[in-house]
Amino acid sequence: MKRVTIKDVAVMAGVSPATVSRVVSGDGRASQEVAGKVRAAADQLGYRPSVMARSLTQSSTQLIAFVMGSLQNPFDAALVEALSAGFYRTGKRLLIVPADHGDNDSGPMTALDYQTDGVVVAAGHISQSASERLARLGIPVILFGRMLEAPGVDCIVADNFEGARRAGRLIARSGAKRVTAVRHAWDTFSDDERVAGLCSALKGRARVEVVKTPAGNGFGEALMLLSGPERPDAVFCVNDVLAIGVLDAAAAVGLRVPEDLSVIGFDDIPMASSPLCGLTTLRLPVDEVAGWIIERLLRRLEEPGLAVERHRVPTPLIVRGSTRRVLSATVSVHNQAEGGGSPGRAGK
Amino acid sequence: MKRVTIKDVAVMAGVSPATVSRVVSGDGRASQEVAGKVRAAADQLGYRPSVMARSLTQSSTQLIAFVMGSLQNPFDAALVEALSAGFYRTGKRLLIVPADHGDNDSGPMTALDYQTDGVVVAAGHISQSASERLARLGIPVILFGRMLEAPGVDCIVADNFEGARRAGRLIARSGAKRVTAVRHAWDTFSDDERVAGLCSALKGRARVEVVKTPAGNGFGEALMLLSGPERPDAVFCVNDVLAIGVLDAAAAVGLRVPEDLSVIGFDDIPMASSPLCGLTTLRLPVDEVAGWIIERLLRRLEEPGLAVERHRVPTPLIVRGSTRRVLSATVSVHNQAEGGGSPGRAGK
DNA sequence: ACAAGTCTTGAAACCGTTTTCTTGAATGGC
DNA sequence: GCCATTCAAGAAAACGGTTTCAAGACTTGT
Repeated sequence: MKRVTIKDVAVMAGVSPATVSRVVSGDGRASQEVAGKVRAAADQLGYRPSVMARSLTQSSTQLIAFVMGSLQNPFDAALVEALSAGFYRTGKRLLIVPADHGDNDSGPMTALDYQTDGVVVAAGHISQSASERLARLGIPVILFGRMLEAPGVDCIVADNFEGARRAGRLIARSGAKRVTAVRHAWDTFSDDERVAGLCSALKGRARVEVVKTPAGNGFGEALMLLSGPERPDAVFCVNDVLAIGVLDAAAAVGLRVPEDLSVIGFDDIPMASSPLCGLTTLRLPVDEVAGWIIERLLRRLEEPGLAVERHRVPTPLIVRGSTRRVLSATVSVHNQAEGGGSPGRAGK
Repeated sequence: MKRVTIKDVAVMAGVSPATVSRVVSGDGRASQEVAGKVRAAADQLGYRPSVMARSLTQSSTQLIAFVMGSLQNPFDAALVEALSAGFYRTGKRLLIVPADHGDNDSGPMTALDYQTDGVVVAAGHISQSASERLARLGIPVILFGRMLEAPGVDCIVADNFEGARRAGRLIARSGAKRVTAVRHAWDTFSDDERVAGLCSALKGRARVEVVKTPAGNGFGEALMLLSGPERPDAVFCVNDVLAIGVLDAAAAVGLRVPEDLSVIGFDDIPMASSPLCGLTTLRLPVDEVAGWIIERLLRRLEEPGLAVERHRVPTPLIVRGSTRRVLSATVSVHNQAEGGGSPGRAGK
């Protein structure tokens, strides 16, 4: 079945294609009478303008490329959802581009193929040169999760260092002496900052060791870690998924949380606040992140010359049952629902 | 900065645009010498063909629209990831379309605006008429999670009824007498089938009550449910997220699982297998689902006239610690009818 | 009533690419 | 050596819109 084109509508309404275009796009002016006829014809034929064809003469495709890694982490999934919904409201659509695992920039370059209005890149899935090239071509690039010093490239990153430092101070006050930081096995901008923040707070107060885990929730590594002879009495994880893995492992080896072991995560995914976890964590507000990205991208589309902005999102410390109570007026306590904070069941 | 077009390359290489097109698309034949010059020019200029322009003359945009609801449920997030990665491998990109909450079909119709090669719709986010219209226009439509009797529309749905029936039989064997089924507050094809399957297995063996929960993990509702005077001794949830909510609530009110309460979910998300949850559930294999969708869509693009296929994905019962041990023979995955007769498929 | 201005509309050019049609050159058979 | 083939490459039309330009119809001021 043939596609309904502007010409079909024009013929039916007895006007020229140009007029149909004017009526449909709502831009140019047309007489009431003609507009009515055109709209009637368009409706009856079920006409829908082709974004593809339109994008040839106009600059905009209303497409935003989103370059992403895995969606295993609920935070990333929530970000996709928030971005997609937010952009949808402004008539834009999200084009999902899985980051290529090679370090080539074939992922981000999809933006060129599709003449995307903008590009949002999660984590570090773009090279400096690629982001600069896109920006130079007038395609706004917004990076999330990594600071990059590139002209025309806006960045938004969690306040990793400060957040982790607050976590470190809480751990220090809880009296822990052997602290482990769990991070990903691969290089990550955020992990670096978070571990650095933790160490900064713990310097001279506790011994901190760093372990790396491959993809997954790190349960196996956590098990090894907690069953060793020199097990830590506090664990800081670079995200909640890993922290829940540690919680799991603790339950599996019969450690009580927080009496024997304190656990702190990062992100505050929904699961973290469930009573079963009661995970103390640093909240990275996904709606705020998505909102900033959307707003920033739209602004830059209006004013291409805008000075770059590099935004740090504050990450409040959310104290729950996975860390020991400490006397301090500075930390807010959330979710007092859980009694001891330790899980009521130990596995199967 | 101006976009690099085929014309620029043509001028630089000293050939006509037509020749560049032939060389770049690799399709038509060109002499070694000319091809070399063209490729060199294209490389130097950083030329990338415009998919938009190409899609005007060719039919394909290499775009697949994915209409989805929320990504709160890890299963859906995993599906997006698997689809996006799978399609990417075949050179296609996923266009994310959040389903509109009104019952209008503005979401699916994005496929028309962008001349999408195909549409994948999660859950029920499309009307019968809209899917038929797309199919009639030659745009393959694949539905996941809902059976729809529409010409040209392929469907893939979990074997909800049989899966839930196996769960019901397990519950019956465990000796539970007061069973609660937890489902979503809104109408869902899958929920209907799952609850029906459960009831079918429990008929005459236990009293089953159905409760509905709004969006979220249903923790609040579960709390109410479990603290009442007539609390159930087994709960079946239409997905793992809700089941984990019940586990949480059980821990909060001090019920032991599975001694005091059996809990069964659906999907087998990663969290379900964590020792902390140890959730008995029905596995809906996301990779298999994504694989089927991708394969089916690609096949239909090659052979538009293909007869529709409506696929049921088997959902093996995964027994973990949230249900009491029963004799293993009774939970065989491939079991035939055993007592109770098998009613026809329950539709909506 | 006439000049000047405004409004509506159609014709045609254009966006970047593919594809058909043509042309011209090279090849091959005899 | 000549005619029939093959083949490479350019010209031009097409795809489905938008936009500029020009023309005609209508209003308005004097």
